[in-house]
Order: sequence, then C-alpha cells, then structure tokens
Amino acid sequence: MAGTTSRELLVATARTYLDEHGLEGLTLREIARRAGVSHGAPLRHFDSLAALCSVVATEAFEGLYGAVADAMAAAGDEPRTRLQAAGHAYVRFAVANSGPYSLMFRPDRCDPSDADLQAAGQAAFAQLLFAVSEAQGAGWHPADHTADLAAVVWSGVHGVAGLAILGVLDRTVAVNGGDADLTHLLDLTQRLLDLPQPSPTPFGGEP
Amino acid sequence: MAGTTSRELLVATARTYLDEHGLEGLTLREIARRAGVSHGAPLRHFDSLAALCSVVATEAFEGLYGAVADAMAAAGDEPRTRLQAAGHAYVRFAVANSGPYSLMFRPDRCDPSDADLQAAGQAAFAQLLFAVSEAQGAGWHPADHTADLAAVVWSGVHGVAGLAILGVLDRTVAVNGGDADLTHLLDLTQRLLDLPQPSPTPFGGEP
DNA sequence: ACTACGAGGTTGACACTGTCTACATCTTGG
DNA sequence: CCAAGATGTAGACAGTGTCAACCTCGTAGT
Repeated sequence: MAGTTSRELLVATARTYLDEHGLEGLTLREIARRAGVSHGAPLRHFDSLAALCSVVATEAFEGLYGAVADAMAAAGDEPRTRLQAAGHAYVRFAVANSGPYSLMFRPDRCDPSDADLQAAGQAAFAQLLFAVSEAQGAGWHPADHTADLAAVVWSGVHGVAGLAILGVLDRTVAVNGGDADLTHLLDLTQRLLDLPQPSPTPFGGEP
Repeated sequence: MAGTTSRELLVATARTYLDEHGLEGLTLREIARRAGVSHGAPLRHFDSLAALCSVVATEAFEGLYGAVADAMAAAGDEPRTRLQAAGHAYVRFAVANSGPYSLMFRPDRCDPSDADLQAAGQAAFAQLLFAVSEAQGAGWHPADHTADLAAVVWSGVHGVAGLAILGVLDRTVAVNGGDADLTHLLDLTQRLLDLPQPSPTPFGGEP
C-alpha cells in the first residue's frame, strides 16, 4: 500500500492477525515480528499494546458504523425496514470481523478511556438511536423511552453476535433441533419485535 | 470451612478473587499466593490454569442453573410468568457474579473441551429449552422451532447481561436519556416479547 | 555547510506469567 | 517397617509488556 506510515502498518498487521487467528496470541512482540521490526519498535508509536488495540477497535467501530449506514441506505425509506436492515448488518459485520468486534468489547485488551474509542462507540450508538426513533416515528411501539428501546435492540443483536462468534449457537442450539442459522434467528427475533420480514438477502460476505 | 480439600480451597480462592477483582489478574501464581502455597502447587491438582478456570466456570453454570430453577419455582405455575422470572434470574445472577459469569463465555481462559463444563452448559440450555417449550404450550408464540426461540431468548438475556457487566448501559444508554435500569430494560424486553409484566421484585442481591 | 535535535529503530534488561522437572516430605496400605 | 503414592517446594525455561540506553537518520536553523 502506498503512503503507509509504519504506524499504520502496525495497525494493519494487528488487524490481519486478528482476522487470521482471533484475539488469542495477539501480542506486541508478535505484531512486531510480523511487521518485520524489533520488539520495541511498536512502543515508539503506541503507549502500550492496549493503545494499539484501541486504535484497531476504533477503526472497527467505524467499519461497523459504515456497514450499518450502507445497509440502512440500501433498505430504502420505510423506517422499520431500515431498522431491520441495521440489525442484520450489525450481526453480519460482527461475525465477518469477529476478531476486531471482540476487541471492541474487551476493556481488558483495549484502553476504555481512549477518547477516540469512546467517540466511535458513542457514534455507533447514536446511529442506532436514530434508527429506533425513526421507527418509533413510523408507529413502531410507543414513542417514548427511545434510549431504552435502543438498548434492548442493541442487547439483542449483541447477544446473537456474541453467541454466534463463540460458536455456541452451532454447538448448543443446533444439537437441540434448531437450525442455528443466523439469518433465520435474526428474522425470528425481528418477528418477535414486530419488525417487517426482510427481503431474502443471503448471508455472508463483508461490505 | 470444614472438610475442605486443598483442591477445593484453590477453587474457592479463585472464585473469591474473581468476585473482588474480576478476570483481570487472575493468575495461577496469584491464586497460589492467596492460598498460601508455592507457585507450583496448583498444578498438582489441575492440569493448567485453564483447567482450574473450567472448574470455576462449571460451578458457575451450576449456580446459574440453581438460581433460575429457584426463580421459576417461586414464580408459580403460569409458564409465561415462569419464563419471565427465568430471564430476570439469569441477568440477576450474571450481574451479581460477573467474574464467574464472564469466565463461562471465555474459551480462551477456560478449556472449552472440558466435559464437565460442556455438560453444565448443556444442562443450563436444556433448562431454558424446557421453559420456552412450556410457555409455547401455554400459547406463547407458535409451538414449533423451540430451540430457535430459546436461542433468541438466550441471546436477549445474554446481551443485556454482557452490556450491563461492561458498564456500557450506564455509560452509553443513560447518557442518552434512558434510565439504564436493568429491571426496567428487562421488563421492556419482555413486553416486546409478549411476556407478562413481573410482580415488582427489587433488583440486586444474589440468591 | 555545519550543527543540534527529534522521530524512529534496536538492544538488553526487568518483573511477571504458565508450565516443566527434580527434589523433598508426608500419608497410607501392605 | 517400609515402599509407594500424593502433595508441596524450588528452580529453571520460554514467553510476555514495558522501560531505559543507545544508535541513526533526515531535517530545520544558523
């Protein structure tokens, strides 16, 4: 890649490692090794491993935001359909980027006080808040308690994503007669939440 | 405590540490230090730190199972009320035992192939499965796809618990006008899922 | 043109970790 | 009484994050 500072190279190396191996073994020295520099070099650009991870997590939040925004834009004008599309995009992003997504919710690996990270997280929640309030405006549930309603929706998609990434849906649900298919589970969730059924969009592949 | 083998003492020490400090810094050597033994002693009882953590996680699954069972028993006979109580008990347990609860879903800290741990997890899911099927029998949603419905319910409570433990509900939701009160959020979830509203049971305190 | 400086990289230390091995001790069954 | 197993100890090893000392440039200022 052109114009890549070595700082950006380190972040990219970490992200690549996450994509290939997940959180486990993501180590300052391993990143340095893969970037072809000495073990101390990354500390010239980041205060700590957690600071580097925070940058990766921040970029992941931004990627999530973009993926959700794209999905909502593609879903058209009907607010409930847009909210439904946002939920699908959220889970799709989380599963397709499980390494960075996990990092986003691991304050022991990131620095939770990182200002950029906090801002990116707030922006993502604000996006959800807007989608929910839009849907409320179109008659989806009572119009008050928007933040709480958003929290419930967030919990739902976050829970599905987390269990899916853990592999526990395949391992536990499918064994008991469920199909554990993510699209199917999300559709079921959204039927329960009184959201419209989606047009048939196949799963997988990252935006 | 009487009749406590040193193996049990190590597990109890780990659990106490988790209650006090959470996952961070939970280390074989720290457990040994607190138990007053040399750093190598725990390995006489457990193959690895992950094996010790698996025992703690297994016991946590059993505690969760018991808490949910108690709550369902106390909720009476109406299946939907029982399912509602199960959801509350789940989140209450997770928040009151956030250290062990986190461990339950951290395959990097436990040994996911541990047979006891797997069995305890399966038992907990079977319990939920039963509660959902009971509620379906009482007319709650269509009677098919029980496992998928259970997965959705699980995702919901797991998501709420996870975000609450992270503190992100206080930090992100409350700032945007939500009250982020767990009981309130759960009630909202359950209203959305068409479950009965609970009798007013105050939050907090572990069973 | 020369110099001072700062950004970035290297190397070697330090304390800490999990795990292994060799050794000591204590208990218990034959 | 003694042999064997269970349990605990001490030391080592490789790995980690982080720090400090050193080096090496390119560049800005004079």
